[in-house]
Amino acid sequence: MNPSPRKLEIISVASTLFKEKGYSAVTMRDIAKVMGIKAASLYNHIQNKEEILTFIIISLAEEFIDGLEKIKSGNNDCIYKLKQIIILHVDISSRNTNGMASLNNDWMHLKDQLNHYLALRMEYENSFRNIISKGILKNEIKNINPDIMVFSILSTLRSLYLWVPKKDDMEPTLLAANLSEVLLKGINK
Amino acid sequence: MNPSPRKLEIISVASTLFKEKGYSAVTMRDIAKVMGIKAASLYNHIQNKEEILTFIIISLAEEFIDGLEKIKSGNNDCIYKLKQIIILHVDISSRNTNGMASLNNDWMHLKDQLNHYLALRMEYENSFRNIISKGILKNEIKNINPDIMVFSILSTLRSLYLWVPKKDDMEPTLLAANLSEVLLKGINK
DNA sequence: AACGTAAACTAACAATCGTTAGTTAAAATT
DNA sequence: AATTTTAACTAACGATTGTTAGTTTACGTT
Repeated sequence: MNPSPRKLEIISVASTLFKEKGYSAVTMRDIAKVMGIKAASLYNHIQNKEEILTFIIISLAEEFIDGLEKIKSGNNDCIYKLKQIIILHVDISSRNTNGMASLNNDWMHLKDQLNHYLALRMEYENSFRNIISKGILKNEIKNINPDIMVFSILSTLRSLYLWVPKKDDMEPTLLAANLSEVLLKGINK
Repeated sequence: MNPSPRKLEIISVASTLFKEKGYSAVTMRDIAKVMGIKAASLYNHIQNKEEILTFIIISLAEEFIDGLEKIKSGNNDCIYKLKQIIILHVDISSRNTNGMASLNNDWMHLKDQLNHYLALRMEYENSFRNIISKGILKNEIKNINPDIMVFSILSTLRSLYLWVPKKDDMEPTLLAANLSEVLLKGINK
């Protein structure tokens, strides 16, 4: 069954607070206060605190997996695929600046779904690395340790949630274009 | 007065736990258990939980400020300064993989020293941006929005603490050299 | 008008939190 | 040898935590 509008409202409020203070520092009473209700009333809509975190993280992780799946399946060169990955991150991060904080910093507090999350993350990183490695073989990408390249690019993309809100005047497409230039070709003239 | 060895031991244990679960999720009893003593005994060495966090964060932040100050004062071109910044981050992050987690993720739980920390961070980012901007003027660096370049490079450098422990076989100097190549000149061949 | 449901409420639970007070035993200093 | 200091301990504190039980209120449906 789909989450009710009220449930989504709670999740949205929670993710805002989770971004500000982290999952552990946010109490059910904090969430309730912003909602304008009592903490006990939250339980008419959600099972427990963990369910909120799980929803935020897993739905985002699956959105990334689905996006990468489409990019992989395309018959394009590696540089083009990397540009599409950058667009994917800018897009998801711009629409979920709060939730991305939990995806990055609060995943270790998952319980039931922790292993599922870890599997999705490993799958994502492996696919990313495969694209880089293939690019090296096809002479599109420099022959440097692929792990370093994956780490470097992914670190920047994972931090977008912190940066996008400060630059909400900037078009996502322009941001993605500039990022592609910097990440793929560097800053040195 | 300098921190006693025992106090530094507590701070070291605490920073390990803070990296694993975040500051808020770590209890004084957690720290005590790893130390092999009772929670109340911790207070023979520290004032309170917050003092531990403050020490971890402020001493690291000041180490970065000091390092950047020396780099700025040198009479070198911008690209060289950026390479030195990369070395600075690799060095500090390699020696403090645990503390860097708190510097990145737990700073909002500071109280007395929160404003001090925020001032140091702003100072650091401004200096970083100035180096980039000067590089653009001197035609050493591409004429792209400097904020994007600062964000991109700094995001990667700030994530080093997560990545270095997984690659502890890799020489810091080699890591810094590879990172310089990727961050400054990109991955595209 | 009667009923059922959704969503709020009050009150309280056991568990855990950071921290303090007072005590004890060993080590260092006089 | 006597004394002080250090660093551990037990016990407990008031506050806060996530959560449950039972109740009330309003609203849509019969």
